[in-house]
Amino acid sequence: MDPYYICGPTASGKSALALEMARKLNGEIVNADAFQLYRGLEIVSAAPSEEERSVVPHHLYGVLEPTESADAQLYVKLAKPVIEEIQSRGKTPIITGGSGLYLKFLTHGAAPLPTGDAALRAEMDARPLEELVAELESLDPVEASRTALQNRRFVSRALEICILSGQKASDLRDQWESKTAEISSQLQGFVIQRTREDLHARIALRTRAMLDGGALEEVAALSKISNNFEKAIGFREIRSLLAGETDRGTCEELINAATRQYAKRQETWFRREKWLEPKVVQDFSPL
RNA sequence: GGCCCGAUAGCUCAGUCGGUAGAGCAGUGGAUUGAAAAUUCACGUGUCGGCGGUUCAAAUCCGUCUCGGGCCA
Repeated sequence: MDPYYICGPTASGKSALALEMARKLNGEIVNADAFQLYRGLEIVSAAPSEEERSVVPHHLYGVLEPTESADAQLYVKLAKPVIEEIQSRGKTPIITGGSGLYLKFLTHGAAPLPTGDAALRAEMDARPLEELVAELESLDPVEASRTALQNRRFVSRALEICILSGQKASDLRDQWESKTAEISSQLQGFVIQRTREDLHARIALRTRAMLDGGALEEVAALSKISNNFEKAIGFREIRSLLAGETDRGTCEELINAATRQYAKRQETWFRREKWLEPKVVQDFSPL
């Protein structure tokens, strides 16, 4: 059976819908969330509960050690065999998650680009942005002209591709662009849509439940063994709560705000994936 | 009861010598092919607490009232 995709912003109810679809389509669930891949971050990343996992087989949850680092390429490498294995048993893979880039790689494939290099990145991070921009402009003016030059990440990545491959990033990326045209029409899936009011209410409920449900202990334990989760929403705020730098109320509101902003970015991303069928939900229901 | 300080965007606040107001945060929209829960761009009209007064002109000066906070009784 062809895979079925369930996307949507954080706290929109993807897990619940995935379970429903799994039952309907005789399926098994495959994670497409960057942080739910990690072991030990279950509470902060709002991974599916034990009960949910016992109903239907769930794959790719908690499969990475906290010290490992993931990227879109690695995700595809992990997901492809799992999906094929599910299909080989005559079941439908239900791919569920909110990491737009990871999903994009899975559905549309990767451009033939070199993998990121930690040492090179560290070196570039130490240089002024203007210098990186100037170097990119001289190595690959075409790529420079279509890159947001204020965005350090994007500039470094484009430069990294040129340096590592010895070719122009623009040429390599164009190769992928040309292959992507027909793929979308063969994909199927939902993107969950809720009103902002509804979504914000659900986010607030979830944050509260997270803080009451062991998130502090989780962050305390994790911060001893890895500094991989600085960018995880909730992690940094809770760590500063544990350090006594903020109070519980402020921590909760900071997590809510960061989560709302993330949800908005996800909506922007999925809006562009025209192949996703909108699934309008409005229930204010608890998680 | 008396005196002092405050009241400006959803929130925290700035606003020089009077020339009808602007930052941060929040919010909204966008970008986004190996860091993506990341990174990044754009968007600022609001009875300047109310009512009077002075002035060509008041958020700004004067009077008064209301609501906070503080000090003295």
